[in-house]
Amino acid sequence: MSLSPVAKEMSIPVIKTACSNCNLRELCLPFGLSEEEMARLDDLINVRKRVRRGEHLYRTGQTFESIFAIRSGFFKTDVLLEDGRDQVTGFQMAGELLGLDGISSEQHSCNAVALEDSEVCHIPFSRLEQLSREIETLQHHFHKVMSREIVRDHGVMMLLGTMRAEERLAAFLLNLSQRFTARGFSHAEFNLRMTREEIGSYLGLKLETVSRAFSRFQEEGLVAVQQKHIRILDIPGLKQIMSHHSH
Amino acid sequence: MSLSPVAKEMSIPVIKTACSNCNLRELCLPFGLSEEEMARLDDLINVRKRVRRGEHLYRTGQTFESIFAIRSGFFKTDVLLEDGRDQVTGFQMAGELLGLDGISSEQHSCNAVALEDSEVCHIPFSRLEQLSREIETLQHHFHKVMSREIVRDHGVMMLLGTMRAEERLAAFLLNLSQRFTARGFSHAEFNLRMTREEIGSYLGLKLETVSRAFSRFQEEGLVAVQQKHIRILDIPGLKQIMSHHSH
DNA sequence: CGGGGGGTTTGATCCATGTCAACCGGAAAA
DNA sequence: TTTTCCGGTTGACATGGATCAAACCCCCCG
Repeated sequence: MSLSPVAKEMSIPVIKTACSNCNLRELCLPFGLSEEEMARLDDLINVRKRVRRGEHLYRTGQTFESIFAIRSGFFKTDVLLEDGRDQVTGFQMAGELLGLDGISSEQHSCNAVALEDSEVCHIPFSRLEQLSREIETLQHHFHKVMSREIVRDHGVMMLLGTMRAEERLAAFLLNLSQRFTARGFSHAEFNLRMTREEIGSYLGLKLETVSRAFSRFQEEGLVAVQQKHIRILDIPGLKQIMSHHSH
Repeated sequence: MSLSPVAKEMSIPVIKTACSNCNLRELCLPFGLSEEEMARLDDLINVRKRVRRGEHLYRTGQTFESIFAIRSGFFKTDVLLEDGRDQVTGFQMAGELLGLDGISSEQHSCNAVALEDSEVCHIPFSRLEQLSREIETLQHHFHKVMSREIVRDHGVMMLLGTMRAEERLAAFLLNLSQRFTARGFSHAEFNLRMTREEIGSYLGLKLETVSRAFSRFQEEGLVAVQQKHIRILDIPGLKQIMSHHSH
C-alpha cells in the first residue's frame, strides 16, 4: 500500500528520499557538506527514477543534461564502435555517479544499462554547476569525483595493457570486493550482477578465458565459484596473482 | 640578446607570455573567455616553467597543488606498478592540460616526462577553483576538459580491449594527425617524439610489434616511415584498417 | 674518419588467448 | 515432472603477438 497525497498533507511522517538521510551520502556527492548545504543539494535533486534490470538509463548520442547518482542497484556502461564491436567501460554501484562523460560534448558518449533493478537520483548538471559555484566544498568534491574517474580509467588501461588474463580477473575481483566492503557488504561473498561475457568485455578477454580463469582460481582454492555466486577465500593469494609478474 | 630589466622599465614593448596573446588560447583553458576574464586567469598563472627533454614535470606521489597547461613541447604520462611494469597512459601536446589525475587524492598519480624541450604554465589549482566559482564560462569549460579526458580514456580502453595491433597503430597515427592538424601543423607529415617502445607501451604492444606494423603500413603504401619521421599517405586506408574488423 | 651505443628492423620460435564446438546445469516455462 | 533455453564450462586446435636473437642504422663523440 502506498501513501496517498492526503497522508502527506496530514503530516504523517514520510521517509523522504533525500541526500540528508541517504546512507550513501558519505560516498556520494554530499560528502563533506553541512546540513544546510545538503538541503540545497537536495533541492536540485527532485527526480528519482527507477530503472529496471536490462533497461537503459541513457544511450550514446542522447543530449546530456544531467548526471545520475546511483541510489541502489548496479549498472554497466558500454561503448559501441561503428563496426559492431563493443566494450564495457565500467560497472557502477550505489553511491557512484553516471554520465560524467557526457559533459564534454553535451551528449552521452556511452550507454548505461541497469544490471539489476535500480534507483537513481537525477541531477541537472547546470544546476549542479550553479550550486558548486556557491558551495566550495561541493565544487571541490565534484572535481575529486571526476578526477577519481580518470585515475580509475588509468588503472583499467594498465590492466588491459600489461596484465595477463588471470591477473586481470584477480584485479577485478579484488576491486569488487573492496567496493562492496566500502558499502558495508561482505568483502568475501557476493553475487556477480554481470555475465562472463560482460566481465570479459570489460577485461578485454573472451568469456571462455574468463570462465577458465575462474575454474583455475577455484582449483587453487582462491575462490569458491558457483555460477554468479562468489566467495573469496584467499585475498592475499589473489593479490599475489595480480602482481606476481613472471618476467 | 635578451632584454634587460632596464629595457622593460623603459617600456620598450615586451612580448608578455599571457593567455591573451597565446596562440593556444582557443584550445586551452581560456577558451570562450572575454578579455577581462582572460586577464583574471592570467593573474593566477604567474609561473611559466621550462622542462627540458627527459626531465620530469612531476612524479607519482608528489603533492598535488597545480595543474599544468602545455605552452609548447610534448609530454608523456606513465604509471608504474609495484612489480616494475609500467605503462604510458598518454601523450600530451601544446594546449593540453597535465595533472588532472592528481585532484582526487591530492597527490599525483602518474609521472609526467617531457619528450622534447617544453614550456608549461603553472596553474595553482585552488586559485583556479576560486576563479571558476566566479566565472561560469571558465567553470563549465574546465568541466568539459575533465570530461573530455574521461572520454579519451574510454577510447583507449576500447583500443586496448578490442583492437588488434595494426588497428591500434592506425588509430594512434590518425589521432596524432588530427591533433597536429588542430594546432596548425601538417596533418600528413610529422616527427614522432616518442620511441617505438613508448608507443608500444601506450598501445599495449611490444616495440617489435609496433615496428612490424609500421613496416607493414609502409609496404602497403599507407605511410612513409623513416625513423621518427612519418608521412601519412593514405588516411582513408588507415581508417579502413582501424575499423575493418575481420570477424 | 672510425668507433660506440641507443633505437630500430627483421627473422625464428613459442605460448597465451582466441576460436570453434560440444556439453552441462539451473531456472523458468509448460 | 519434463522441456527449453541461456549462460557457463571444458576440450581441441589455430593464431597473433611475445620472446629471443641478430643485424642494422643513425647520430654523437673521440
